[in-house]
Amino acid sequence: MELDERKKKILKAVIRNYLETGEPVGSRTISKYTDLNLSSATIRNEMADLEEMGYILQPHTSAGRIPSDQGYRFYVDTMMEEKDREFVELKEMLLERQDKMETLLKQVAKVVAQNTQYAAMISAPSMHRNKVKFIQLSRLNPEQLLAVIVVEGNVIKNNIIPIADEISDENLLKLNILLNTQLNGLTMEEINLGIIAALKQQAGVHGSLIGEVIDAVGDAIKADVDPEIYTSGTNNIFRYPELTDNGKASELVGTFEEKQQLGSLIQESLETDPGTGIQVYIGDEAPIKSMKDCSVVTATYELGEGMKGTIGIVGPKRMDYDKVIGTLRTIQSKLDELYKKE
Amino acid sequence: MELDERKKKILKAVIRNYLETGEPVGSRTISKYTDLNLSSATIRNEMADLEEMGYILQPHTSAGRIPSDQGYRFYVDTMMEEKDREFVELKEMLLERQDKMETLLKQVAKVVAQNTQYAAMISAPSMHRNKVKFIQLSRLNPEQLLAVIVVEGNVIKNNIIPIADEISDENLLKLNILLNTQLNGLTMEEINLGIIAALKQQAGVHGSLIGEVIDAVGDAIKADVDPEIYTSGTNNIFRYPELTDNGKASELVGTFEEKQQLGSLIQESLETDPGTGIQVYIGDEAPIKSMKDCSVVTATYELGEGMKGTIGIVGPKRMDYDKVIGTLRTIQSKLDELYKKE
DNA sequence: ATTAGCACTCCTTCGAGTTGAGTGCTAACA
DNA sequence: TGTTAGCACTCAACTCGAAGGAGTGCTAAT
Repeated sequence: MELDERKKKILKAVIRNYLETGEPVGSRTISKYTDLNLSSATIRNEMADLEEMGYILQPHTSAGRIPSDQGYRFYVDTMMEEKDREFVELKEMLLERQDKMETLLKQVAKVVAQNTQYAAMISAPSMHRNKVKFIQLSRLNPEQLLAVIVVEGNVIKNNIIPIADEISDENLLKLNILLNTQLNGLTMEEINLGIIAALKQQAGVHGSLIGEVIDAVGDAIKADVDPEIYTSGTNNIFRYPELTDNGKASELVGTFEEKQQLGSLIQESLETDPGTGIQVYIGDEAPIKSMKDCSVVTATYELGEGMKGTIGIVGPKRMDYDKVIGTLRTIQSKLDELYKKE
Repeated sequence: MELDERKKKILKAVIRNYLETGEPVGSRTISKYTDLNLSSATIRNEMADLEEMGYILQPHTSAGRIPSDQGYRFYVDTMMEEKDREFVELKEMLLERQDKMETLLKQVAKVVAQNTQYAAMISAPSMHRNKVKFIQLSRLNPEQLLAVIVVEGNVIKNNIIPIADEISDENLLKLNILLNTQLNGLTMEEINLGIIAALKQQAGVHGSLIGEVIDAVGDAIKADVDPEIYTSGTNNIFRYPELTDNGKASELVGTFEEKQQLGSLIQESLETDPGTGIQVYIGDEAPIKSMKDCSVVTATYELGEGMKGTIGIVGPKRMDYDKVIGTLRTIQSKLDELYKKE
């Protein structure tokens, strides 16, 4: 059986109504709510069909209907109408340029959480594709060197390197020149691929000491494989009883604190991005089991060449998809503008 | 009326029992639980006295007694017996030296939360008293300088400084020498006190440009006024219904996510540290209103000269104070050892 | 001073009864 | 043939009262 126009209208009405109220929707409500001018009895027949087809279901025999995961999926795929969101605060916040990436991300998460009333998370952009701009080794004291590496996007990495023997000014200078000529302009991804080993060979002479230092620089560059994740509005989940009943809240709060699990979700979202940059996971579709009663909407953002990160919104399945997606689109373009302005 | 020996014993028994079970304690239980060999009727008389004196209270007329805040306070102040805690994991974790302070702190928080089954937080040590060891300005490109500042304890701060006009190699070198000779060995606290202004005067010649740079370096040093706070085991609060009823969980989770509020608690704890390094806040005694049904135990730790931070444990009023304080003492000394080993 | 005994309180649990929203089905209607 | 009115039925949610039981306070005896 196919969904005819009328069934679609009814399904849409059921979902819309349920998103608003969170209560099972009865036939009488639909009969009045829509412009179909049908009696509740007719609606009941149609709803029975919709149930049979798997789009809606009844919590119990004498209750109204609520959307099934399949119903939500259909809604998100074919019936949604993005709401344009304008929020002034964000504009203002982003206009006063944040020098620290961290501060910026935290603020974005906060604004998103406040605007949507759901829980928000944001991952720092991964830097794998970013090029090394500047490397400098300095002597802190006879036993320690300080390595400073600046990467495109003005991200700075530091590493203190303990050294066994003292190093001469001359050698330090040589090493600086070597590192800069060899590594500048390469991406971290490329550097990971064995360039370090090649460099060590090339340095030859002072074997072990130089080797140590080069290794340490390599480590500093490679660090940050799993990017930082910031969250905000975790307590928004308490607005939705279906997420808080029966100890579910505990699991969710735990998931939000253990950034590691969120990382897998963000990874998944980056990998399967179909090009629109926005993805919706309904219930079990998300790879995190504690979110089986949630929907997750993720958006990939880009802060210039290769610096991709993900924003995620976690809420109940009956979240306001239209609004959430609108919000995320707005944020995406705002972050885009931000980079261009630099 | 004074607390005689017998009343103390009974009070202790009531509290101990309540800590274990979380249920109001009746006279019959006490009569069997203690070695006083008194009938329940006698206990009842004593308990009536204790209630009048404010140490215990009844949830309702025909229920047993539970400790009041005053009762807990008395227990903590005079009757507690610290339990020695040995946890192997921590030892192992700390033995493999963490190079990153952040990683270390996160792990400590996690271990504490897992061991106590309460929520844990830890603040990064404040660096106000730490001396500047090394300052370096480098030219990233014609419009940007990079300032790197290393502070005692091997904490590194960076700042990218945009400059209006190019700066000559010569001037950059002069500036480096100036900054190092003037600021090295001073604490950040001292630097805040107007040394920056004096420096600007002294530089004189190139007025505005140099001024800009010096200001930026000063900013970098002054940043981090409110130190980072890490939390773990927030979801442990769900183990205790008295913290989860009536939407209290939402508030608490919010507080734990908004690190800012926790900061005030940590501040308070640092300021009023009586010397033992450990403090207990029962109910309203903590300066955070969402914690009015909680007890908070804080411990000041020291990672060497002047680098003081705070660990906090948040749980229900009926927390196992003995165990918690034992745990914190152990952590304190472990962190202390750690520093000495460096 | 201590204790046994007893009446009393009040939370908790359970089941029965009531209510009301909503359904499915049938029969009538356009 | 699609739509609708009507009606019996279902079931969660709520209310109410009775029973149970833990624990108290008081009194009188030891």
